[in-house]
Parts: sequence; structure tokens; C-alpha cells
Amino acid sequence: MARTAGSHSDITGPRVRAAALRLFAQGGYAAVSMRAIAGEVGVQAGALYNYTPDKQSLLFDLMRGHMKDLLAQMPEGADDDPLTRLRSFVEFHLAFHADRPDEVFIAYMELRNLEPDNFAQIEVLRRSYEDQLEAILKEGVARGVFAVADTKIATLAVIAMLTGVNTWFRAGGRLSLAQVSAQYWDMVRKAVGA
Amino acid sequence: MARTAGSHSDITGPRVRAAALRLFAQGGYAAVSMRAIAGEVGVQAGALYNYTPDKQSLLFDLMRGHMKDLLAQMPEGADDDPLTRLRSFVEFHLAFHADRPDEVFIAYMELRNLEPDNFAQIEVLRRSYEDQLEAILKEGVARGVFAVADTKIATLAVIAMLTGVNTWFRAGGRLSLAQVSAQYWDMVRKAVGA
DNA sequence: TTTGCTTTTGAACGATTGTTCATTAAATTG
DNA sequence: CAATTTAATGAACAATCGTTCAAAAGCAAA
Repeated sequence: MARTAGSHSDITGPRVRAAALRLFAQGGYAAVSMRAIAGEVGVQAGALYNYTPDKQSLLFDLMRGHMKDLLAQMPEGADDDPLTRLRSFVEFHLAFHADRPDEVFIAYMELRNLEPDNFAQIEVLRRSYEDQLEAILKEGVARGVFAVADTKIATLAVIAMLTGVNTWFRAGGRLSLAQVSAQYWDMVRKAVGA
Repeated sequence: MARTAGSHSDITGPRVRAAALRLFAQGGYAAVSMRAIAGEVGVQAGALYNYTPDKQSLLFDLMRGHMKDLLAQMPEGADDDPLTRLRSFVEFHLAFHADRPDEVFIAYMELRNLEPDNFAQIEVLRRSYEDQLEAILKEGVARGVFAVADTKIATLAVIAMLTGVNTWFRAGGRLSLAQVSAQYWDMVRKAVGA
């Protein structure tokens, strides 16, 4: 056998990325073999190399795409007051992350499996996201509507708290996203002293 | 060569566990080979099997030991008021975790590399820890000193926020543990509406 | 229908994996 | 000093790893 009936790169390519995403999230990058990804797609391992130069690029492209999406879809609202901007941030973060459990899992768990150059690139993106939240907190403190001793700590604390939702939240569970979002907003708002 | 000068199980045993801990935290369980652990100890791979039946047990024993320590050292104070108990919990959690960055990293990152039976055992321990925090929050809500809509969500949010400290805090950095602890306690206290 | 391009197979590569074990030497015991 | 126990070596095991590539077969254009 060689080329199989119905095979086409427009179909196989996305399926390769989807399989890698699912399996990396489930088992971890190092524990997932190229043959396992190929098996999920229904193809032999060699065929994967039509779609990625190597395994590392598969991971990096998934993470980079996720971070780029995150930054692109972030709410703007630079003219809103800090409280409104913070609320938008919280609700966006929760909705975006709830929609992409596998991507989020990979983005936080597989950083150490990135080669140094790739790691540095992802760190720049992540830092940019954090900086945008910190800017909101800083402005709120400057205007006297937030009360936090150190905006950097508060930034990381809020992000850690929000991202933690992904360890347990599943759409269709005991609580709706709206309910979860409402309570988290309440906790964040109070935590920063608003 | 065979047995080496100065070799003794009382010395090699702890060194094996320490090397496994460090390397697992640094590179991830799946990415660390038994030969790499042996190399760190200064021994051949075969010698490791005097100290563990297999690689999986090495990981499981590290995680189990960490969770047992965590539960054993948790503050009691069942007769204190909820606010005092919550404060004790926050300060304990931060101090305990700041002291053991590698153990904490493993405990949160390597869960999926545990075999099902081992995973179930660790989950019981983790759940027990969460339940003790939730009990504090429940009592606080009952007494009207805390205001949270759902104590389960609040429990997970607080733990996620506190544990996130380990991604950036290092002893000897810009902030002392006492400073960090003070700000986190302030945020937690306000977040639960106390 | 023929030609050229795209896609996949399947075998092969050297390297590395976790683990076992007979052998050997150091440490301990008597 | 002799006997025994303990602790390590280092070679070997089958399995699996990421990756390459010539060959084969489906597809699209002429």
C-alpha cells in the first residue's frame, strides 16, 4: 500500500494537530509517541512528517497558536474605568479558558518540554498577557479604586486563581459557566479591594 | 568493579530519592530516565533497583510522602474562630509550599503519570486537604463571618491562588516569605468576605 | 488515457528505554 | 583473620523511541 483512498492534506493536517493536542493534554508531551498520534489519526508514523518537521514543532505550534489567540481575543476597553476593565478581564479569561481545556492544560504543563528558544518565545507572550492585567490593577490603585500592596503579586494571584478553574470545571457539570464566572468575579473584586 | 568503597544503603537510598525528586521536578517524570537518576547519584542504573522496585514507585512514594507530610503538619486549632483558622491555613500553606518547591511541582504536575491505583490514593489525600479548608469556610459562612456563594468553589479558588505562588516565589528574591504571606492573607481574607 | 503531483506506506536506522542478573568487591559480623 | 551479608557493576534483554526514505498508489490536470 501507499497513498490511501480519500487522503488529502487539508483533512489530515488539522487532524494531526487535533490528535497531538488531545494526546499531549491527556498523557503529557514526553509520554506521547509519534506512533500514538499517528494511530489516533489513522495513519502511519511516517506520514506525520508531511505536517510537521518534528515532534517539538508540533508542541510549540500548539502553544504558540493558543497564546496568540488568547492575546488577540483579549478585551480592549482602554477607556473604561479599572473596575469595568477588570471585570471584563475576569469574564474573558474564564470563558476563553473554559472553552479550551486541552490547550490551557498544555500551555501550563508543557513549558518545560519546550526547547530554550521556543520557551523564550512563549514566555514573551505569556508575559504580555500578565502585563495587561497588571496595567489594569496599577491604574485602579492609582485612582484609589483598588487596594493591593504589590500589583505584581496581585496579578499572579488573580491569574492563578482563575486558571485553577480548569482543573475542575467542565461544561454541563453542577455549575454553569455564568454561575462560576459570577462567583469568581465577586472574589476577585473583593480581593483587590474594590 | 562491583561494590564501591564507602557505599552504604543508608546514604545511597536518600540520595536516590533526592535525585529523582530534583530531576522529576526539572524535566518531568516521563522525560527522566533511570540512567539519568543513577548518573546524578553517581551509580549505575542497576543499583537503583536496590532502592525501588520500579520507576513508578519512585514517583508514587515521593508524592505520597509529600501529601502525608502536608496533612500531618497542617494546623489544628479546631476551637479557634474561622477567621483565625483561615489565617493559620493560609500561612501554613504558603510556608510549607515555599519550603518544598520540587515536591509541590511534582504533586501538581505528575498526577497523570501515576498508574490508576496510585492516582486514586493520592486523590484521597488531596481531597482530605481540600475538605479541611472547606470545613473552615463552611463554618465561617454558618457563623456569618464569611460571605461566599459556594464553599467548594471558594476552596478551590483559594488553594489555586496560594499554590500559584510556587511558580514564581523563591527564597531570597525581591520579597520575603513574610511579605508575600501578608499580602496573600489580605487578599484571601477579603475574597471570602471577611 | 497519459502524465505529473500529492500523499501514504512500511521497512529500516541507530539510539534509548526500564529492568534483570550473574558476578564481584566492600563492609560487617563472629 | 574468616565467613557472611550488603551493595554495586556492567553486560544483556526485548521494546520502543523519533526520524528518514524509496517505493507505491490515489488524485488532478492535460
